[in-house]
Amino acid sequence: MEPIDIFKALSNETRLNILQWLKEPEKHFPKQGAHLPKEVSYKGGVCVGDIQEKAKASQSTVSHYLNMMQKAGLLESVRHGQWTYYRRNEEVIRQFAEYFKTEI
Amino acid sequence: MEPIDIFKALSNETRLNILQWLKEPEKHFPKQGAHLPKEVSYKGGVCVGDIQEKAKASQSTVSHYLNMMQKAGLLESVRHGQWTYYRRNEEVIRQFAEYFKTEI
DNA sequence: TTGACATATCGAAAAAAATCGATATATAAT
DNA sequence: ATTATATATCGATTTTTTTCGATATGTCAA
Repeated sequence: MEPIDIFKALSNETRLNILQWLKEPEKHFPKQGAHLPKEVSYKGGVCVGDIQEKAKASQSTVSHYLNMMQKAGLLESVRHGQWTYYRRNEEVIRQFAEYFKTEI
Repeated sequence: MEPIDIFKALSNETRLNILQWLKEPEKHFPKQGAHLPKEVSYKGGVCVGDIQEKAKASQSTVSHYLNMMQKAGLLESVRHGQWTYYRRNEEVIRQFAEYFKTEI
């Protein structure tokens, strides 16, 4: 866990939004999951296209964002067919919150 | 409290270090306070020159850093004669930790 | 195997941040 | 008043980040 990478990842409004949206995917991506059975969809995260639509940035930008957040440890991804589902890595997020509280 | 500004301020190693140093000023700035009575020195924070020396960056850069961190709410400053003492704003830091834990 | 779609990667341009030396401002000491 | 010291601000350059369109890769369906 590299705190600096996490701070960097979250010092952008869109990326911060994405992380918050993924906290309650059913709420923020209601029409998602046309493609796959439900048990995969939400547990497995939200696909790039749905996130892109909500983020209102280009496909490449959003893909880049998600990759950056994953490298920072905030997200993890599962590939299912042609879709990549991103979801929060709650363990890292919890760790970081703890780090901030105790070390910062 | 603007979370994004706080994330930005801390997405730099030197600035993150400064915030941590100021958590235990006596430990990290042992020879400080040649100029002023002790009751002012530590309670009031650490002066820019001492921080600069430890940060190993130019005077203008460090001044800029401190200003940025203050605008983000992480630090507060007290002027005493020709010196400006910076110290942590524990209230904002605590608030931010709480924000992260509950909202992120 | 071809065509359609989802996502990732590449390369470049634009925007923002980092960083410094020089200078200004404020205070203190002589 | 002059000089010295601490910090802030300015202006410019370099570096990093943002952001996109174009293209590549991988997968599915016909």
